[in-house]
Amino acid sequence: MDNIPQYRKLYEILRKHIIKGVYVEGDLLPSENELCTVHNMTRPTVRHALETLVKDGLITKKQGKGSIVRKPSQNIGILSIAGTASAVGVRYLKTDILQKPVIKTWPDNFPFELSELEQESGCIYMERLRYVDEEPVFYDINHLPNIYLPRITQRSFENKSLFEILRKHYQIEIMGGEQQLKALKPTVRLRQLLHLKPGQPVLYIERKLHTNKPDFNIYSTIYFNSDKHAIFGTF
Amino acid sequence: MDNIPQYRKLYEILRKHIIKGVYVEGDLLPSENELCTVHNMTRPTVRHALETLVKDGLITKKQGKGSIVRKPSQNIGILSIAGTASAVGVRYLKTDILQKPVIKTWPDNFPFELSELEQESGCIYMERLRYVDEEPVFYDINHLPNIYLPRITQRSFENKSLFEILRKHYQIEIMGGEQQLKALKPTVRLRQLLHLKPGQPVLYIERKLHTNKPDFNIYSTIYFNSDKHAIFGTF
DNA sequence: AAAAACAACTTGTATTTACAAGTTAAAAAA
DNA sequence: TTTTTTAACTTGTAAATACAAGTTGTTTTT
Repeated sequence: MDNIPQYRKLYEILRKHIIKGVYVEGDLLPSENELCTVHNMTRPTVRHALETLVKDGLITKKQGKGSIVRKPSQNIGILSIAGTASAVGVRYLKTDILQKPVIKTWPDNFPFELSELEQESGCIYMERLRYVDEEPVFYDINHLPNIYLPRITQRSFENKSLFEILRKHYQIEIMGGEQQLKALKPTVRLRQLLHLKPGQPVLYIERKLHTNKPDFNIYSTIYFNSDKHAIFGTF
Repeated sequence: MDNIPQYRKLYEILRKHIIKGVYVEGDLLPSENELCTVHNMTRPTVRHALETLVKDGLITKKQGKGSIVRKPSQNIGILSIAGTASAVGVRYLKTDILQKPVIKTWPDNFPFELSELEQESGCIYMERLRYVDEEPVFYDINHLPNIYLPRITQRSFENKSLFEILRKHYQIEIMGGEQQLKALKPTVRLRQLLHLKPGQPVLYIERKLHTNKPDFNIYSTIYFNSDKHAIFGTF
């Protein structure tokens, strides 16, 4: 029917249930065999879905016991694959678009290597400022190759997740990525944007996100105010 | 024979080969079917091993192509599971023990919840300063529960990986973990220890590492000089 | 010579089956 | 009543098999 593998469907279902609170911290998910019968799949398939949830840090597994739902992170889990907005959980997250998507040439000294296709397609550039509980927390600069994305510069991004727009309108899924983290002394502009206190440093993240489309990677530079929040990750 | 699962053995073999340079960046690993015949396992087992290598960021896979060995990170991959020393790769890494392992009570305001067994066992405390290319880069504070570890306070840790000692002498394996990251303004002591330039912030990492022994977690607080290096991670 | 088709690889997904090992609660024995 | 044993769960590891789908180089056709 669909093109989406079965294990991925089950993953999406369970993920939604956990985030929406159908299960709460400490709850056991239905056993693997139950999930098999309910969703009409075999155990390896179910286990594949559960492994993905473990990788996301949404559950832990214990032999003999079951799959235990973890407490939603108090922090901001942008180390996980899901991307920024969806990983924050229930906390209120507002987004300001500082620079609407525009088509540019790739900057000189771009910190990542680009494929030929990416290089010759030019890039789409945008800047966002994201708030948690009305306080600015993320400032991010995004570069994406100008392929597969008709009319994206006309779209409204206000308070919408970039990743959700890519998925819904362009069938682009994030499959993984790599990143570097540093602590930096902020520039004057960053201090203003993120409402940084005097002397407060900024957490700098440089990410490359791989997608299901070959030669389509998302490059993000993130400046993070770690005064009240932290970056969280499991491994 | 052993207690170690087959997929883990293959993982260790391939991991060693990649780190030692048997394969270099861009090389293809033997195909899954080849690995099957060579190591006398079935494909699901081989694939399990390869998945673990992907999770570590040592290889990427491409359908129709094969398993591609990634370039050893120029940075310091302590986001990966392998622990600090083994993830740095070939770069020279020296370790100073600032505080030899001693038995203490758990500190008040310990940032993690402890199980009863951990709580009542007391903790082993140690501090290290680690150098890359003769420059101090990590300062880390470690707390481990005082179980399974006979005579550990008598051991020499100079230039040895804590994780290797735990594995070789106590059969303790790191199975995963969680962590938080922040950018902090360093204290005077940190500035001295890490040779921080004026105004240079420090990357702060708080980690809980799960092991194969129940109720045995390693708690580390790391201060990282991100002036010349960065923390690297895949997901 | 260039383009299209094909064959021989590769990894991705999925089923079925089996047993090992850890957990828990009920049943049996002391 | 307390302790021990057992049975019925749970997840972990592993084999054998099948087909789908992406990649690559060769062969065939145009």
